[in-house]
Amino acid sequence: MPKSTNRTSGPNRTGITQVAAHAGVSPATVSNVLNRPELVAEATRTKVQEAISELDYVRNSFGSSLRSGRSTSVGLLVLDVTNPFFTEVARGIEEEAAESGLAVVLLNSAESPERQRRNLRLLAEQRVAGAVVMPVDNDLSDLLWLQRQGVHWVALDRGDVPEDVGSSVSVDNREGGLAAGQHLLALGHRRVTFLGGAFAIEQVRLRYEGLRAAFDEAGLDPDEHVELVSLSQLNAHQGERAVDQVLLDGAGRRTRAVFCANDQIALGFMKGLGKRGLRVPDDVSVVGYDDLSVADMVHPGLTTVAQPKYELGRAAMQLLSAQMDGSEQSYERRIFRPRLVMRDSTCALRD
Amino acid sequence: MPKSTNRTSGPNRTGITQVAAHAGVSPATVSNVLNRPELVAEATRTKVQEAISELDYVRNSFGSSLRSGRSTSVGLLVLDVTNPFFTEVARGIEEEAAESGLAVVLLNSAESPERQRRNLRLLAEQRVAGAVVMPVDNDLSDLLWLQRQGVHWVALDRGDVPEDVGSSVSVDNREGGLAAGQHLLALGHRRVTFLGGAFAIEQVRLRYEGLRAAFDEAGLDPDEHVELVSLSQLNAHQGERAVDQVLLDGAGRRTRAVFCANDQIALGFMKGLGKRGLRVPDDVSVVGYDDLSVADMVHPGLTTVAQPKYELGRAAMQLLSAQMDGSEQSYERRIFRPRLVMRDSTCALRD
DNA sequence: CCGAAATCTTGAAACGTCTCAAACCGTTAT
DNA sequence: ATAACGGTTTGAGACGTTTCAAGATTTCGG
Repeated sequence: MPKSTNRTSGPNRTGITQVAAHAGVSPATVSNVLNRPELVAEATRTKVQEAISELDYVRNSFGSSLRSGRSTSVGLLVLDVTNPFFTEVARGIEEEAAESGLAVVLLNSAESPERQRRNLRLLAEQRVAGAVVMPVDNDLSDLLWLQRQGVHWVALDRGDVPEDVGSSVSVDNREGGLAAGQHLLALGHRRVTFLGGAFAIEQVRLRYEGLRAAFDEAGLDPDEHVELVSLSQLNAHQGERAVDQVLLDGAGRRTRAVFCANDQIALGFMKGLGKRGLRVPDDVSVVGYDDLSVADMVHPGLTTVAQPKYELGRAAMQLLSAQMDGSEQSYERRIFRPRLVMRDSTCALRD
Repeated sequence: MPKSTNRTSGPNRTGITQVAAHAGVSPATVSNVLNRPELVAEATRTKVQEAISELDYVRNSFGSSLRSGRSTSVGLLVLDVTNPFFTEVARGIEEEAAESGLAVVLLNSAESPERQRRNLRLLAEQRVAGAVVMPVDNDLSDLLWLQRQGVHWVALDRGDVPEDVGSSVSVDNREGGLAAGQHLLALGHRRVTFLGGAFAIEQVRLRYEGLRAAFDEAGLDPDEHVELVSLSQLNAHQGERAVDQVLLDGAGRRTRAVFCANDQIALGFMKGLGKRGLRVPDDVSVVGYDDLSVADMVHPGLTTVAQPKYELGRAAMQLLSAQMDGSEQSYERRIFRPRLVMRDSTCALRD
């Protein structure tokens, strides 16, 4: 026995028809007032609008979308809702979407290909107008399927989507690594350890390559001056655990500069150093990656490579909108430049 | 001239009807296979299922929801997509929703009542089955409007929703403050500063009250032993700026213990101490609130009051489901208990 | 004051699915 | 042989909106 407040199930919930009756016009006119008010005479328009607010009418998007074929929501498929990097991106997307009156359907693939697949299917069922997705891997077949279903998409944080297949928005990870390397070189460091070599992740590999490139450009052989320490997972805990392994390089020399694959590792590493009584940056310089908001909350402030996260989200949504509006498909690959943010976790090498 | 890949606009996109034709049955049967397979004879069922996969059919949720009156998505209205507290909650909600095959529509009210209002309206238009909302203020009228529109909701992080009006899920902030206070008292501290008195925010006021209650219970007059420092905003920057103001209490004595309204303030405060060469916990003990993941990444590890964020999200979604399924409206108020996590930012008072 | 043009309104047909009562069919009980 | 029955299938509306051709009304030049 449903309570009377639940109007969903009521037999004649107020719809366009009720409004029309109340205003003494036809349903078509009400629809026009809602969608193309300029077609309706001033007098009728206000009459209808009054009826709308009197009856507290709310458009039913199901009927609307079904008939018009236009959806009013877009999907956002992230790898990990919890990751601060993504949330900042999400803010950009949400904001841009809100401006177009679009609702964002949030789905989490939790790094799992099956979940990604299931979620993309859900988006297809929901007939979203488009989707911003951070793919779990290089396999684009699911995305192509989505495309065949008539759903536009933009890949986020993956620079390797062929430009004739789809749009993508990303940040140049190699350049980020380069910037970090150059910074440390400028401070006089000649040996740097890269902490976080999980090269299954494209982004991380590129950061490492950028670091090496910096040494190359400076006329120093990377194989000799860049040490690599691998981590099973890219989190703070692993970063902390690695301290002893990192502190002496292959030749038994004391490590004075570390470039971490992300900020979380860097924080963990700094914590480990702190526990051992070592000081940052005096004993060891540390550079992170991402510029999470906490990078600026800790002491010492973490020098790190910032990604324009918010902009990334906005851009993705803009590309998506363009694709949704335009009758002509035109894909675009937008690559942002990272930016080194200097704080207090790095200093000139002196002994 | 739309490209042929866009099947949305095609005149006869594959629907239930095409599948039916292909399988040599009626549309009604296909619908049954999809929704009540047990009604359909084995042979027919497989025949239909083959047709479905051959044609790569995907259900159109607009048609489905329009006819059945059932929606397959729920709304999630947060105060700030960026806040790590909310993202953890979001994960709980997303996960619970995914298990029921529901999609989560994410909206951000960015602490603005107007945006909350606009977003609730959007949810009503989308005819979501229900919504989890973190209200921006005490004004429930928008939520009541939503209810009248037939959308169920659960309030999150607000314990003050009357139980005959709607369900709510929250954490007992007073108890959290109490726990923090008891912890500091047990360590021998007799004077504590509460940093972050923005009492417009209910949650913060309760934490402060809890702290005072701890002193009261210990037979110490709160007015005399608890100092209050107000902040214009509850972020790290304000926390750092407040250091000098906090360091000496009203009577010119050195402050030895600080309880911060949230972890971000605590981190900023610790940073400020670090810059002045003061050590945590030796010079000042610091307690935070929230147990953000970074609390365990910094050095020293931050002692803080943890909220069961993930559980909070799950519980909210469960209550919502119950409300959506049950024909009988029954509201519930679920209050979780916070938990003090002891790390290394607090220690016994010694001089 | 006429007719045509411009402006406004509307009837009726979709959109894709679900639902329900009715139809169908092969069995079994009478 | 007939009736009744359980198990399957289906025809024919809805659901609430948009759309578009066509109808109704007003405006305006001549």
